[in-house]
Amino acid sequence: MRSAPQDDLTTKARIRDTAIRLYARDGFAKTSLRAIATEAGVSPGLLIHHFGSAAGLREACDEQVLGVTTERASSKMRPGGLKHLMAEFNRNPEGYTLEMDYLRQALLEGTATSASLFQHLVELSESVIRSGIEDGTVRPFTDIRGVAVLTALTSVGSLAFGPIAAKALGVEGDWQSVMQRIGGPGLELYTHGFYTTDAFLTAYREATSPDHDEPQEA
Amino acid sequence: MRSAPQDDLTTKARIRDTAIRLYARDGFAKTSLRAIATEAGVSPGLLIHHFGSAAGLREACDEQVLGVTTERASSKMRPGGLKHLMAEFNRNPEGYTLEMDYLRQALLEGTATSASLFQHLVELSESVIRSGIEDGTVRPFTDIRGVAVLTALTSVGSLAFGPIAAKALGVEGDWQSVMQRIGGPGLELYTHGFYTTDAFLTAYREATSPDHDEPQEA
DNA sequence: CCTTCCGTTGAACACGTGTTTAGTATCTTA
DNA sequence: TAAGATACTAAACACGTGTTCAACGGAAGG
Repeated sequence: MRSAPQDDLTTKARIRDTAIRLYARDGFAKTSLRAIATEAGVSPGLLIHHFGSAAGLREACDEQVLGVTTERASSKMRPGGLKHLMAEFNRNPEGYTLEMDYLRQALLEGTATSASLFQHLVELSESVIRSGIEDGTVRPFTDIRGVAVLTALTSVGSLAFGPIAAKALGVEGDWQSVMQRIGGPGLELYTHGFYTTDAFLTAYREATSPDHDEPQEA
Repeated sequence: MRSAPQDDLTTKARIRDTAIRLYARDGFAKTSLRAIATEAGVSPGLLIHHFGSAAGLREACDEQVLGVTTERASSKMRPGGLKHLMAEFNRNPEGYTLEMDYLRQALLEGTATSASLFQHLVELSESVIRSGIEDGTVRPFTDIRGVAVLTALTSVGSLAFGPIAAKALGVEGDWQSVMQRIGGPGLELYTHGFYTTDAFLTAYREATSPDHDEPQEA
């Protein structure tokens, strides 16, 4: 047996990396083994020999991308929470495009991987909200889980449909520019709200619990 | 030539409707002509005979779904704006699931259709925001287009990833239940905001325009 | 040196896809 | 009623896919 770390420059790793690149660029359904093999400069049979099957290759790519992403995220998260991560992302967005595009395609595909990914994002949002409520920077929402899911939906929506939104904004096709353009309005919305009145909210609350009148604040 | 309206009960229309159903349920890539033909009880060649090709069938389905959806939306929108539409949707969500699921798949597929769909949604959001600002119910945002794109992203995100979000919420798999669960938190967020302080917003504004200090309010 | 393993290739196979073609029944119309 | 168009089917075709298999080369090890 050879030592594991120096294995990462072999042909097998090169195949995996080209597969990740093509998957991230064109999606999983539209990327064939032959396309990957041609791009990597090897024969189609070699992919099967190294990864067993197309599903095995896909699994290896998932593991790689999720591995480096969660490792990066957790290492960057430890000191200063989410802000350091976002700051680092804003500093060099290009360093994360490959993994982000891959996750985007996985999300759009809608398999079990994307479900667990979303689940993790919701848990992360919920913990951020709870700690924010504790130190008083976040409003004490009645349905914390619901808010967490809503923010997670906004996040994955921006990731998944960033390229489409870019056209609507007139910026370049990258979703990074969309994120930067959306940041300001999002913060404004999250600070001051959208409506100027609470008429809609009270109307909604009255409509949803019509039988017994309950006080507005818990 | 026969009159157009009575054509809608022929085998051709039945094929189109089953295609829409299967496309909405399983997505476009995973739905073959043979599956549609079997489900409709006809031979595969008949689909080609009626629609010319698989792309032609897809086109007919797009036209049908977009047609009835925009017609419904505009007819329901005329009297009372968005609220009547949402109220009607809340009254019977099942009546819209087929078209919504179809649009969801089209969105996830990421073709030109979904781009124009998103574009329309952004325009709609922007007009709603502008009229809201005019009558004073919506905050006068500095970047209206950005807020419109953000809300549109939240909408399509909820539509596209509703089934996944349902699992995270523990409700049934339908995205309608997610919508109903998200409505309350969303309204709360849009009324009172997310943060209790404007510290993050001011910090962001100072960080994005570092060279010259500008007043906080325009 | 010989053998044995491992990475690698090229050709082939089985399968599912969209599409074509020939042929048959059914319906319309003069 | 006769003729012609139309609806429809069954079988086949061409193509792209994932996968298998026999073979070849070179490196490792006894």
